Amino acid sequence: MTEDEFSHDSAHARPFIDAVIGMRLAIKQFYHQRIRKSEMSDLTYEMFQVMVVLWNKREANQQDLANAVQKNKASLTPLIDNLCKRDLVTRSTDANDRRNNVIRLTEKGKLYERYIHPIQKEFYELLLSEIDEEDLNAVTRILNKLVGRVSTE
Amino acid sequence: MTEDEFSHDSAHARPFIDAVIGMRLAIKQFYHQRIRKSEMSDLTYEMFQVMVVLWNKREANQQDLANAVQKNKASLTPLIDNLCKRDLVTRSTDANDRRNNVIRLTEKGKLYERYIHPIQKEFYELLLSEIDEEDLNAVTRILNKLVGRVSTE
DNA sequence: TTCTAACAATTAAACATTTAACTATTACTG
DNA sequence: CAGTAATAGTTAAATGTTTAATTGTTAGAA
Repeated sequence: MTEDEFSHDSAHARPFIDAVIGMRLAIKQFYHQRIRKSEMSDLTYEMFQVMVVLWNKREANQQDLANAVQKNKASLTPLIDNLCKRDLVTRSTDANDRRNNVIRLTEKGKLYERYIHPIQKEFYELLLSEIDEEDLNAVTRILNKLVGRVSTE
Repeated sequence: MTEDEFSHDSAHARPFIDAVIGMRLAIKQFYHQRIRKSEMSDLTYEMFQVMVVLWNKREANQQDLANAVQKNKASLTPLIDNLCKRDLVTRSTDANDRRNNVIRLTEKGKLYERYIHPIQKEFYELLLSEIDEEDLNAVTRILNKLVGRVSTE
């Protein structure tokens, strides 16, 4: 194997990596644009991710939130600061375990939930306008499989 | 359709989105860990991405670099600042068009290229240890297809 | 019971990202 | 040629991310 072949071979993951990075960016930009044009326009995409978890679970500690949105605990502190500042959530110390904060939706935060469905529906239909559901599920499965493999290294 | 069914339906993209986010995070963490343990340990993953483009193209203007790594022009300014600070690249005004800067590798920057191949090779082999090459290429194609569709909206 | 280990959240420092506005430069139009 | 439009890069302000260290709290072991 010559040096050209070696370097060519080792770059075979590049198209895949670029595709993943591109997909994530496209998702973020899609949602960001829709959020900005909705009644939730004071939310960033990152805050929105946290809110989605809370709309589903109603309340959670910060560690669980961090896990759910796949972010670092330390990143959650300013994110939740900003959500509190916008009166969308409250943060209180968990009486049963004072290492934990409980994050809950405010009434304002609960109202925002109604704006999420049309955006999610639009996104999902956009995906299905391009590929069929079987392929979408297959890609999801394969990605999760790869995550599992890469994460253990 | 009841409200439960409506909200359930509109969240069908969620597993896919989570998988994409997880995959990107896994890629970043994989490379970051390997870079930190290599001779390139003064590089962040983001700087590494820029360097990869330069190792391939030898020199580029900032706009092309930004496009290649799928980042915002404004993000490139501090990134390249930091690469210059580490004496890995130089930045000079393009004599043919003074709106452009030309970014070039230094000798030190060129030396770093030798450390990239083992990492890329390891990552690629990791992927192929979990799925076959056909599936990897199929996922790549589908993601790029979806990016194209989502980006035009 | 005491001590150690583990855990949640925060902090500091460095790095990164986005938007909008700006400046200097170049291209294009009339 | 003059004026307008477009472009590359920078800046400011706000937001976000990571690592390591820290503090306070709880769990577990002896």
